[in-house]
Amino acid sequence: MNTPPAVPVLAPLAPPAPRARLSSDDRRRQLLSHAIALFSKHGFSGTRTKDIAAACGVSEAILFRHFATKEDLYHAILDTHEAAAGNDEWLAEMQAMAKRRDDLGFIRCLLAQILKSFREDTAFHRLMLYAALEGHSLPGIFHERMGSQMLEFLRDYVVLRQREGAFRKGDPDALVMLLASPALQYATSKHIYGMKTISRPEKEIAEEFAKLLLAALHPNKETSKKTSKRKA
Amino acid sequence: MNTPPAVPVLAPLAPPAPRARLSSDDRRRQLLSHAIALFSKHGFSGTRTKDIAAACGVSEAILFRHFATKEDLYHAILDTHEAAAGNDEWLAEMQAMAKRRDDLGFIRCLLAQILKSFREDTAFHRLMLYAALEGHSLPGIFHERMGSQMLEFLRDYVVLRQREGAFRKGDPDALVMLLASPALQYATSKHIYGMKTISRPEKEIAEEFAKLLLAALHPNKETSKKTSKRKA
DNA sequence: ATTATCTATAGATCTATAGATAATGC
DNA sequence: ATTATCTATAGATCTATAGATAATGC
Repeated sequence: MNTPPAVPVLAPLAPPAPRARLSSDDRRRQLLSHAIALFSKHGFSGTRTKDIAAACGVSEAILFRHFATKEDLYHAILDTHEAAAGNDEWLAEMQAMAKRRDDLGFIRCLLAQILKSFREDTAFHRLMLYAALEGHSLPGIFHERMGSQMLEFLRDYVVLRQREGAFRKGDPDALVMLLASPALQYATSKHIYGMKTISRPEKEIAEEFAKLLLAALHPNKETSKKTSKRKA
Repeated sequence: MNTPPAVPVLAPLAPPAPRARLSSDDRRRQLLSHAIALFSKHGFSGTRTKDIAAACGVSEAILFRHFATKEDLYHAILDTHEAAAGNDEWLAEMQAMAKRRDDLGFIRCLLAQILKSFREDTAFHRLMLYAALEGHSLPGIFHERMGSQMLEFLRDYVVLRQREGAFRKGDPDALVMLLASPALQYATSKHIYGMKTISRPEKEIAEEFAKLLLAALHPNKETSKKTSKRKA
């Protein structure tokens, strides 16, 4: 039996990565990144600053050097996080579908984007849900920033297609919610709550939803006998 | 401007009430009741045992006399809380609709129940969402207890109506999710996240959804020209 | 006599800061 | 020289308990 040095003076073998001095910006980014991961898992009050620092391999003092308070860190996440990853691309695709009046393609594209977003950016959506429940302002701003843009776009298309007689009459906001809700519900159950939902692959589910939604929106010949008393 | 007592408290909610020695059972009930309110507002880790005790006007020691740990209190909420308020009544109504093959009535009844549940038992649903996010077992058990019963019932009706040719073919689980999701999404946005959603009254929204969903489910004459290759 | 309740406090944990230290850039 | 980092710790807060006190039931 030998005696291993309890305190290595200059450890040639560094098991717990001894030094990794990052630039201020890089460290800040790293802190934000791990903070997002932890806040999304445990919520604001369920996350300890100690754990965030530990995830980055630094002391808490470092964290508080970059963010004066835990709240500041939380708000910084909002300002930083761009959930709009590949959003422009998607919006362009949607606009192309709209221009061709390809309703099925339009719906498919919408559903695919929702599912993709929850699948690939689960942490972000968990963060939003926590923030909404905890009453923080993130989801409000999120919806103003990128959500309302998308909602407005959807609404405009629905109104357009209603005017053209291709979509059933009714509150456009209700139609928009109908379009988005099955995918949102499915994605939330599966990716956020980790429920064992429908076992079939996402693509098939989306396709089912798309066909059903199209049927819901297309004016049915028989049920349109009574012109509703809606005001112009 | 808060205090929505989802479960009626026995004590007349008197903050500066000097003495109010309750029986063990009554105090326990009161603690559970206020705990539900607070956990539903702030989540498990966002709620302090001190605040629960204070809401009941007693010291923390009393709380820990009734529940050994904070976790125990949280689990006790699960065992206690019956979200099935007026659930049997509703199920009976649904079965009556089913017997008459009143699809529109069936859907209306479903949507009304979902909206009512979120409107009247907001705290419970917030609790479920928090628990799901925080990874506690409550929502799992909840779904096993009353959720799956309802889901099974819905699924059975969908399958039945598909066999009768009244509902479009396709994955029954997808149809069930389609039926429930707009109301769930709407109710969650409005009652849980407090968003300013569609401004019109709930009843009108529900009616819009019902009509649209019925259209989605009824097999369309024109689009059913190609018999799908689904196995029997 | 029983028991619901309180006061007081232990022990752990959590956010945040002060002051020292060591790696980097010039 | 600058600054990213650490150690150590203050001060607050939070869960939980011990022991004393007072209201109730018999």
